[in-house]
Amino acid sequence: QPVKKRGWPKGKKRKKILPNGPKAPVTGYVRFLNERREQIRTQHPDLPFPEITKMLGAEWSKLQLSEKQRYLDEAEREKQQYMKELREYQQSEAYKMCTEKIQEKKIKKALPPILQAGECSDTFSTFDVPIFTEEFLDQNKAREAELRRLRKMNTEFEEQNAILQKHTESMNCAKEKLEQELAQEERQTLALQQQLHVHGQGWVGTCSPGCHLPGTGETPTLSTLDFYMAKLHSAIESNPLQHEPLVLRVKEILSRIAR
DNA sequence: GTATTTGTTCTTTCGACTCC
DNA sequence: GGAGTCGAAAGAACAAATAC
Repeated sequence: QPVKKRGWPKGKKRKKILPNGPKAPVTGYVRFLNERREQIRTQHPDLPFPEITKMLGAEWSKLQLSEKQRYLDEAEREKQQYMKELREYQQSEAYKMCTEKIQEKKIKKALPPILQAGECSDTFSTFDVPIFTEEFLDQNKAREAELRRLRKMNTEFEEQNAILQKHTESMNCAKEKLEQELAQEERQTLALQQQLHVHGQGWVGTCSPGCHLPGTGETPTLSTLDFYMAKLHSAIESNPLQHEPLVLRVKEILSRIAR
């Protein structure tokens, strides 16, 4: 039959039952340790802490009761003072709230599992946690951590937003510039078209009746003239060297018309 | 990414405390 | 009441968290 394990379960942390209450006094042995440790440390500055404690443990066990009594008496005095402070603390609001909380936990623990399920969230809102209790402080820590996380996220979003705004502004500038260039190009094209039209009319006007375009035999009009000039241009482009005399002749005629 | 702060571990001993 | 664990002390070393 397995032996039932007794005592404090290993790994389990003991919770402080009285948060913000008076600090418990040290024992007579710890008082002795603290006092003698200083002396040992002065004599042997290089001695490690565990070694000193070992020495003092042995020293304490060999100490006469009369010698120990001094430390035990001081510890007892401190204990009495602690008990007095504790009684005062037990009259305070913080202590009352704390004990209420403990009582609530005991009641919840005593309830059957079916009633324990789904507790808290509805009956014990996060805003109902008594102030200065351990739960209250834990909750505050969690909220602060969440706040820090949200602030960090907000900063990152603001940085991203600033970068995107700069990018948008730059894109808008480029768009405006392109629109301006396009408008200028359109104006130039229109001016060239008008100029071409004027020249075309001039050439048609200079042709005497019965005059025909070379190669096609067509009567020169604005549309036949356009077609003829395009054909002439492609012919020259196909072999500029061969048609060089022709180019010179065309230039001469154009300059004559322009005058 | 670096600097700073905070928390944990380690060591020893005995007394206090908690659980069964 | 016995058995087992915590807490107290110091401070270096290390890890983790946080701030900038």
